[in-house]
Amino acid sequence: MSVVRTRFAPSPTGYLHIGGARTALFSWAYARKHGGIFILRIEDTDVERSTPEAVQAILDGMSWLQLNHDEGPFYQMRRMPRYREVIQQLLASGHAYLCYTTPAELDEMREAQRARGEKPRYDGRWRPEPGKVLPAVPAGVQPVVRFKNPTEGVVAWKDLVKGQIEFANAELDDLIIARTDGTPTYNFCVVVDDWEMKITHVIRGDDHVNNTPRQINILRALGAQVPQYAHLSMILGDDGQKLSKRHGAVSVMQYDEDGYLPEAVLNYLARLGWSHGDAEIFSVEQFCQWFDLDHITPSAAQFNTEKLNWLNSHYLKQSDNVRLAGLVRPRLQARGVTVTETPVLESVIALYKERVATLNELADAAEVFYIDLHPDQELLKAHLTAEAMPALQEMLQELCSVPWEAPAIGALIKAQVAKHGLKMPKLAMPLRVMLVGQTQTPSVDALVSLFPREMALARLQRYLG
RNA sequence: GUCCCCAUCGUCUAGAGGCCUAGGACACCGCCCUUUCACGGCGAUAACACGAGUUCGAAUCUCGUUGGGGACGCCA
Repeated sequence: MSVVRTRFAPSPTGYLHIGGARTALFSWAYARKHGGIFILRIEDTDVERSTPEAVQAILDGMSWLQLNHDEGPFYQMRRMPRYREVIQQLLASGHAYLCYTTPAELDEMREAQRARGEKPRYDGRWRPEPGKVLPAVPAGVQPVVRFKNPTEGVVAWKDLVKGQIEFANAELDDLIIARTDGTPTYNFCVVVDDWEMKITHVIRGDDHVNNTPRQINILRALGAQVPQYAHLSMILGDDGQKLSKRHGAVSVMQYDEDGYLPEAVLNYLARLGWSHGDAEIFSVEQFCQWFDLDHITPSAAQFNTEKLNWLNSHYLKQSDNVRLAGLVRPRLQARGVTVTETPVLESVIALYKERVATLNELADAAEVFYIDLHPDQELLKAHLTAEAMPALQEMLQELCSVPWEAPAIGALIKAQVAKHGLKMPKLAMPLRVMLVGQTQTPSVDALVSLFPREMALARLQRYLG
């Protein structure tokens, strides 16, 4: 058994979207699982639409997810000489031929076919056959090269995800493998590359199912070994619609921006279309050990942000405070918030990471500790009641000398509650509002102790002094 | 239109003929915990698209219907 070699072959015409990321993840994991090689190949033969920015965006996305390749990135544009060589080889062996049909003629042909209710396809007018007289070569027309596809029989393969798939050769027309300017087309480059890069398992989106029989035919014409294919179904948006730019967060880097941890995104993506019994939460290492093609669902999957949120909050809770602080700090800086020595950001995070779903929510929670806070007037009015004022003012005095730690502060608050015959919220709520401008916070003693004493007193004195 | 693919709770899925009066997870609802809101714990509701067959027995196999998706480029 040869070494497993998989590849991820995006075309750099945009960012790495969530579907591409999952394809990359599965290809990568399959190689890891089998101790194989994962190759990154950039399919940039569409000069019009490919951009260096998109290449970078894909690289960035891959590296954020830590989907590291073992070979490449290979750029198809740099392999042009080799493609031309193989095209010549196919021409020489009679597996390909020149076609002088112009784009305008093709349009006309297809339109007529559609009008007749037929499948639009090249009619083979320049295809050489024994005894067939070809049209006269028109002057001034540069030819394309077409692959001479078999006309009879079927092309079949056992798809590792979808099972047996068959296409009648009669359904396939002679596709263009080189344009008038001599540049090779997608289906041809893929074949040459998969062949020469010795790809054993082609794992890709199922929008390529229709290309597969054509590619197999070319592979055969070349005398190349046909790899195994695994076609992954597509990922639908949260609304069940096809993923498109309208859905907003389609770039994986958007998830970074939105405050998701890469391990949460990876875990989520792994479970989208693949399963391992009841396992829901698992590490990348565990995933690589478990991953197989047998448990991939052949049907399309709808993206569910709520489940991603759940996973993200799980990983947030598990994460080290220092790491999280390193991720939250730049987010606060981006908002123009300067994170001071105190309150200690790591401590704020330790308290709040249990309650949020994203890093951005964590930043929201942390922000109020570092800004010049102006609580809402209505909130202040509602909670700084005449009933509570005496107790609050008394408490302010005692806070000047109480040992500065949550249990002592908590005891102090409880004592005041008892002494003044109040209910806990009567004191806790105004404290919350004065300290952070919110009524929903962690336990109030922990909240108070997060601040340096002087800072807490200052925030309280503005309303009690 | 033609070809190809798909079809289990709202969503992601388990399920490879009897283990299924269909399991897990997210979400939703309820209860508990509680110093507010969360977290956490417990519990409930909720699905095999439809119709024929094969079989002692079908969510699982076959065929058909319906519905959805994809492909039909000198794009990838």
